[in-house]
Amino acid sequence: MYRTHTCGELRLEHNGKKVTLAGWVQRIRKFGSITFVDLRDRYGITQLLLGESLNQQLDQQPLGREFVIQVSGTVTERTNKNPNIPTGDIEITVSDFAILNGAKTPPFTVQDDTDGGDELRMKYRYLDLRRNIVKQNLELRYRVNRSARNFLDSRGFMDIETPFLIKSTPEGARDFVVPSRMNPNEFYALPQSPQTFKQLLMVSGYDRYYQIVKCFRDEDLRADRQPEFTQIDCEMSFVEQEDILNNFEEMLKHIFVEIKGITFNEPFPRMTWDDAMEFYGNDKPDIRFEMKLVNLSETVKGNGFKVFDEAELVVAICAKGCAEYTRKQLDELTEWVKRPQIGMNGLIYARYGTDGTIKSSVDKFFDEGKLKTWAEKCQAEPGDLILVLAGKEERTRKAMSELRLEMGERLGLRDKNVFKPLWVIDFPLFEYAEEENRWVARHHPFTAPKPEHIEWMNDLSKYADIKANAYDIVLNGTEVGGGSIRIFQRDLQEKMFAALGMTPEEANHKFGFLLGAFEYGAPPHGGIAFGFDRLCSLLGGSETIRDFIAFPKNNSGRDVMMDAPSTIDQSQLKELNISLVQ
RNA sequence: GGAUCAGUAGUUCAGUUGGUUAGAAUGCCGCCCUGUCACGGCGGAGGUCGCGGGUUCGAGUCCCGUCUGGUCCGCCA
Repeated sequence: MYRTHTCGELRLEHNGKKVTLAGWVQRIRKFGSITFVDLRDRYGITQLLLGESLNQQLDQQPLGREFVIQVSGTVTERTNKNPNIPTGDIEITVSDFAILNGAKTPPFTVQDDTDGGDELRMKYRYLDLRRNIVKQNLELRYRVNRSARNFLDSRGFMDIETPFLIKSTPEGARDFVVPSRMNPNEFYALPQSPQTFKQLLMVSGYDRYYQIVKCFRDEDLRADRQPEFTQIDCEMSFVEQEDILNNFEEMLKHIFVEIKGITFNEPFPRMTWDDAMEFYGNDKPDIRFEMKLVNLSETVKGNGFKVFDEAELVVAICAKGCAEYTRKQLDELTEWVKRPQIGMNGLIYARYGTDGTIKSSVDKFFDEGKLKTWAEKCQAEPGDLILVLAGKEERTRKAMSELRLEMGERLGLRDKNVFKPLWVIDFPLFEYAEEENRWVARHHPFTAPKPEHIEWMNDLSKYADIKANAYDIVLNGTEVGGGSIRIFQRDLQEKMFAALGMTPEEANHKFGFLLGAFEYGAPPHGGIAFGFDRLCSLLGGSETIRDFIAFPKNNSGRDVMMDAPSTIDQSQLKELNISLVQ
């Protein structure tokens, strides 16, 4: 035994006890003939006191930061207590110490307020993980994991593993691909999700399945997107949409109580996709604040203002209490919407002064009476600021959605300690892909249309209107989960594949196993998958999921610690029957 | 594929209009210190200014290219 206790557990009640501890040297404070050492492990920090005789040993065997040492001694009440740490009432009066392993001076300080930048911390991630802050994030992740498992287990869900080496399917995201040595010139794909497997498990009668599982998508990354990420993947048989929403709403409530101590007494609000787009310009509205989008197209057209008259959409938001924004602030907002990522040509504003007068940047075209109708439409009151964007419908709506979020941010309306979940329901089944010149599945090709819309699948002109039994769970403007009721009949599934432009032969080649399974008694079923990393980052109050992953990849999909991906030997390539195009 | 920000001591950063020997803090090393806990005091070492090219009498500073990292758009559910 290297230790009798951890560095986090000794208290005053242990006073006088002989103990042995082992851990890392956090900090050394030397005072001539005595030395204090802070000893750290996963559980905490305990102060060591090395007296006069040991000090001489220190001269022979100097300690440094991050040395691994073992000490024996007596738990002693401190004369000067430190109220800032749990073990602050005691220290270990050391009688013996041994250096188990030395350490080079680390490239950054291993402490909460580290001096290390992101790049360095990622390269030395094993040192970064020693830091409290990072450790707390991983602990949170583990607790969320346990909480979800416990809930699902209590509801009779069964964890079943599904394979990672599967068949590549061109629908959806780009696949990561793995060559097969035993089957030259053929490739596996890593799963984008266990979607088809969990459906097959439903066919097999495992009517409540879950898995906390890695998924892989070879697309460009973001702060909240990694090439490999984790889902809480769930599927149920003999359920309707309502059953799934209720069950998993309860799961989230369970997690919130356990992890954050937050109780949601009311059901989560629900919003149709149509409403989300109209009032928030976005399929994942942040409903921590209102500031809804107001369509002014009909109100403002025909006043000789070209920008409005030629626009597909004129849309406004009302920023409460912002009438006093200075010209400089407004100019800055204008520059903000003109950034290439937003892509607007300009921003129109109207200040509704506290004295009741309205002044706009387009007074030339709109007198005060007309501006008053703007204000009415926007439910603006004296003291508010109306911001207006105009242009092509899709881009303008999107830009206004961004502007709304930006204004919410500036007004401090997006408190990360406030949690506002929202179900977005009734998603469209299809979406038109301009570049491919065809209809694609908005969710995925196994999503069932609403029963009353099934017959529209015979009418191309109705495709845009077909709604699906598909739903997303949105938390504070972030999509943390999504799912659907699935198709479980072969003929409807075939119809769906055909709608997506697949010939029967193609459909059979790609998904024959699923179509086949549907012929042997497939039950009605549906499910949902949660983005586990995102859920953890939201609960932990961070924007980046990397903080909640032990060994994450950077923006370019590289692991900078082990330096992956990398080239492989010619012999490996040969074995795989692969030659490189240089 | 595109936009944008950053790259200077081990680390985090400052560096004026292009001008003498590139600074600070922290870390590191040495000496002093018996109650610290971000200990303190004194002293010291430490630089390919990411890389390549250009403009100039002169470049950390300006220009072009390139690499690396962050954020975003496209992409992705």
